[in-house]
Amino acid sequence: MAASESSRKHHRYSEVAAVAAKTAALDAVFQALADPTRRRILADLARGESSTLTLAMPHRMSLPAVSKHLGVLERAGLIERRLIGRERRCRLVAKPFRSASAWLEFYRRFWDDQFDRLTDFIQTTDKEAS
Amino acid sequence: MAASESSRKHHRYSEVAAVAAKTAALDAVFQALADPTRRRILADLARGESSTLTLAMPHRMSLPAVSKHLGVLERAGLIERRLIGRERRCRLVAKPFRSASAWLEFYRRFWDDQFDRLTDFIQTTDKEAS
DNA sequence: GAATTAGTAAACCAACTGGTTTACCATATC
DNA sequence: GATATGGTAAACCAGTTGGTTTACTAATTC
Repeated sequence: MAASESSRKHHRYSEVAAVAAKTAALDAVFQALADPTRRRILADLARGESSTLTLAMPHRMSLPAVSKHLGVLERAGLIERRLIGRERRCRLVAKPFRSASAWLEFYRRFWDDQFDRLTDFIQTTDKEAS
Repeated sequence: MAASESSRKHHRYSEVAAVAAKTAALDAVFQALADPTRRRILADLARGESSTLTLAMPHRMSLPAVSKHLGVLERAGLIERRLIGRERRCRLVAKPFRSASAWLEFYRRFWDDQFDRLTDFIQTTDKEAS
């Protein structure tokens, strides 16, 4: 096998691996965002760094439950944590938000312009109603 | 109870209900997006309307499995379906994409400017490395 | 009208999720 | 150094998810 061929193959493999990695990352991010408790935690962290206990306060569930949610957010890369004394301080990490946003952005054309089927429907309905 | 008070109370209740509805809708949308098979289906639908069988072709799984994925997407409001003969034609619906994008948009400030902690970290690391 | 096509429905399964409680470990305070 | 604080770990549980197969229906084609 020629070196160029091998390298091409390797390149292709890397691409597949990279896409797979991105795909898995998106899985984790969207999965993490699909829970209201976790979205609330992120909203609270948007106001500044915070500890497990502080983040747990608004939620009517046990501390271990919130701790697990933080684990999910961390595994999705949406937060970072560091120990400060016996406290575990959390903060937002921007990158996965950016990735998710970029993915959604692709579908923007469906509501930016004439491709928006819902708008078509509403306009039709309005005409019929008036 | 005064009418204004009652109406205010009702208004407050409506707000809570509305937020709850939006929250549940976001749950469903992010949950639906958290699967690579479903994201691929959406990508295919972005190129135009398509039927269950056609959408199933790229996937190495049974037809009922794909049919279920379409059910998830429909329940999340991301697609609409209509019968054409014995075919079930699917198409994208823009609104939920818009909602999800709007939600993520709130976190944009974390990568638009100095709030991006990851950038800070990378810059620090680069300085240390050089 | 018989056979093929385009699906959905239902039953089943293993793995994962989101919660619980109980037990534990560091760190901080008295 | 005993006690209180801020958590995590582990075991457990019910419900959901993502897949399967088998069975069925309705529309189309021969």
